[in-house]
Amino acid sequence: MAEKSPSSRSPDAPRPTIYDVATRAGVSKSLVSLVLRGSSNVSAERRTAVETAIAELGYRPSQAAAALAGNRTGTIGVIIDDYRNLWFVDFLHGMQEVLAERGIRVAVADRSFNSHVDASPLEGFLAMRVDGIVVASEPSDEMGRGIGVPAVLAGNRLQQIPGADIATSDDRFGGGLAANHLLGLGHRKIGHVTGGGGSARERCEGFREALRNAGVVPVIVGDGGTSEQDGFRFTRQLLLTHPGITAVFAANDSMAMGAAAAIKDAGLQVPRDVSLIGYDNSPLASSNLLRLTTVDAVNGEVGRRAAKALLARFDGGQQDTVINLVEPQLVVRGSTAEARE
Amino acid sequence: MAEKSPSSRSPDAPRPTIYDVATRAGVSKSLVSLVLRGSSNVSAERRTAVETAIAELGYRPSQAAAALAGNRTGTIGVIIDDYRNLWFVDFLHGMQEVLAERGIRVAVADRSFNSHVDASPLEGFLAMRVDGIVVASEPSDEMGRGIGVPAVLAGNRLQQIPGADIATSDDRFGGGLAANHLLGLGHRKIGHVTGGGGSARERCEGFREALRNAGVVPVIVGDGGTSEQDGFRFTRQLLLTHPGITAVFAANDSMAMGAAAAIKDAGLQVPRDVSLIGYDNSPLASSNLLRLTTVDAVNGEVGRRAAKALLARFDGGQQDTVINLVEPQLVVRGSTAEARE
DNA sequence: GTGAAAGCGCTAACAC
DNA sequence: GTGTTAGCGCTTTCAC
Repeated sequence: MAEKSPSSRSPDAPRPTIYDVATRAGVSKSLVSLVLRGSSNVSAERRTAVETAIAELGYRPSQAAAALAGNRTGTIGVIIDDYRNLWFVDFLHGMQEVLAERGIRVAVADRSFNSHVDASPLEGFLAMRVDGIVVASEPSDEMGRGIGVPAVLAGNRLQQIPGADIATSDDRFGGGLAANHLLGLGHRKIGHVTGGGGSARERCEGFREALRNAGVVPVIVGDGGTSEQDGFRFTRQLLLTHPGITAVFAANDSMAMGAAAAIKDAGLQVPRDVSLIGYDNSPLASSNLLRLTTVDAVNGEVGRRAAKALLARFDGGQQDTVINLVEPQLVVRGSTAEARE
Repeated sequence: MAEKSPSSRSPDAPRPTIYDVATRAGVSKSLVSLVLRGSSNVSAERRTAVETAIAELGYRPSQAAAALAGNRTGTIGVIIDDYRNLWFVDFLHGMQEVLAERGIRVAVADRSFNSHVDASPLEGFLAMRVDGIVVASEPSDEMGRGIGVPAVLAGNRLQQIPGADIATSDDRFGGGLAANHLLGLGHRKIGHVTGGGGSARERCEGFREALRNAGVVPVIVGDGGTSEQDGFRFTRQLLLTHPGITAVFAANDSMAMGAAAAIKDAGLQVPRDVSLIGYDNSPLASSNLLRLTTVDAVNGEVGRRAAKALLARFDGGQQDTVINLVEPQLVVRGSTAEARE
């Protein structure tokens, strides 16, 4: 009998099941299940027999069947705002780092994701029976009454979700970091281009407060938008109405890029005439074109904390919700300099 | 008896099943199943009864059970290279547009996704029993022998996957577009900063060919990298070794951003001294800082084609693989100008 | 139109 | 240690 390689299995042959593996290995199906789930109560011999059979058959356990029988999917759902907001990338890696030990999968959905099928990403995940949810976006109204499964809210602490833990970078602290950096360079006439979300508000608050302690009142502009275009528009306005400004803090790196354009268009130079500081430490910030001083939210750590909080709920079910605050870090590059005169 | 709102269901009460819905609506479970799947063979009366019961109970069908019983998940998996390569965003939207009519879900995974649990994103999707796969990245070795389910390869046509259709933007044509634009502006001394992947190679080929037809031979640099840093590094080198160059074509907008930095550092101006053209029409290109002339791959349309190809395989199972080529479009902004002298 | 019944491929008690 | 036995919550013939 010819050895059949897994990939040579004819396309419409039924997939091998745990039954087939058991037969081929000469054991029972529950023994196969045990091997699959890494039980220690299996003799080495039989274990290898099973593993060989699995390999020969090209067997892949059905997640659907496992989820149905086991009453858990081993997957947690992450709801993000927009794929273009890249902060979730580091966040996700942080999560995976700690989820690795438990073999838990992650599924990601943005707001418009599968909107043609599910009422919302949350609905989609709940139908999927995820074991937990991470809301890495502004919470939606439907979350107001809580989520039926363990949940943590990430990247935001202005809003709340009943019963959900929180893991976030301390944006308020980060705003202070930016302020103190500019202050330390001697700046006194300072503008801030802010955005709409909870993070932007926190950053703004922290920034204002730190400046206030030094007796400085910044000029603040913005109408909610957080794009490069918004940064451009408002910085231009800022420069027009307050020509004496020597430093600008943008609520994120994209807006800082827009600010850089406005500064350039005004015939000024960064950092000679105007110091510029962003937030996020995105690839934009490290680009050679901007070499932007910025604040790093350390999102990998935020992801680690979020995952740990979720695992704690899986295990223990502690009652009171905990707030994990991660301390951001200033990253100094070439876009800030001492104030002149 | 008090009306129980769905969300007031106590956290560890068992989820309502199709059984509970049937009982409450006074029908059989198969009738509920029919309503769920939108069958027309149900009287309006009973349909409303079922719908009411569903709403009252806060019932959500279990995808796991449906997948197991129905032998299909109604989900297709999309494998991308890296979340930071944003071309997949428009691509995904295009896919969803056509998948909407069929109520099919999409799941996304990047290369490192769940790497702690699955051997590869492909493995993960196969274990999940997706109904189809879209490979929106360079195919990996494991795909060399084909994928067990309907598949389409997107964004690439240099490599192949046995049995998989192809949907991609015509990168070669796009390269020609860039070349002809520069040629039309009178440029003759032209540099090209290229990258490693299949797309970059195609763009390069199309670019070279169009220039050759005009008797122009470009200076080509690059070593595989495609980041802003790579664009910076190689453009600097280009400018050093070939000071007479009046135009640069970068294989993507990120590299073009790096190129812009190098040009600026060399004391030159875009577009006065050097015209610059990118590829992708990313947010970078439309930024006020770059105002970059670029080539739009029209990825939304590529996504639509990919989804259609997959649906065709679901339905018909045509045998020969088809190649869908979408024609890119030139987007002229402020970074290109007539050659001087 | 509607209901009954037989699984889908697993996991988890439990008995051996 | 290993095998047996029930289901998990659906879809889907097939009768009625």
